[in-house]
Amino acid sequence: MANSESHKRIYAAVRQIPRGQVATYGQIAVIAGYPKHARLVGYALHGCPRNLPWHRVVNTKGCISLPVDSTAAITQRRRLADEGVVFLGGKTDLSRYQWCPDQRLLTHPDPGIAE
DNA sequence: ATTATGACTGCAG
DNA sequence: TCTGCAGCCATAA
Repeated sequence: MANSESHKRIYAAVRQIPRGQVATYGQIAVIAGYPKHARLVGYALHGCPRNLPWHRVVNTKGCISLPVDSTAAITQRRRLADEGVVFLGGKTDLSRYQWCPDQRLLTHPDPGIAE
């Protein structure tokens, strides 16, 4: 990687995602300080540092951007499932699991809000 | 310096 | 609701 500066910020943003929740590439980009660089996030995550919770990052559709049959995608689904994030039709309900930075101080998002 | 590519996103059909 | 296309910009060659 050439510019670890941007990657560093992106990694830092990803590490802030609470367990059991997910964030979109665009969201991470904004938090990292690069509003229009959603794609850069994906590019950066390509580095896949082991200590990074990259599996909590999905696209705006709520699904994994990686090929369905890829090892990374399978790993991601399993890890999310382990954290309580349910996938329906290959997608997850963003309205329910998407991380809200402003709400990270709240006790906990209502789990049964829209059953 | 220029061109190609991508773990994206939003809008149009 | 779902699929396709253009726009986006850093990184790599």
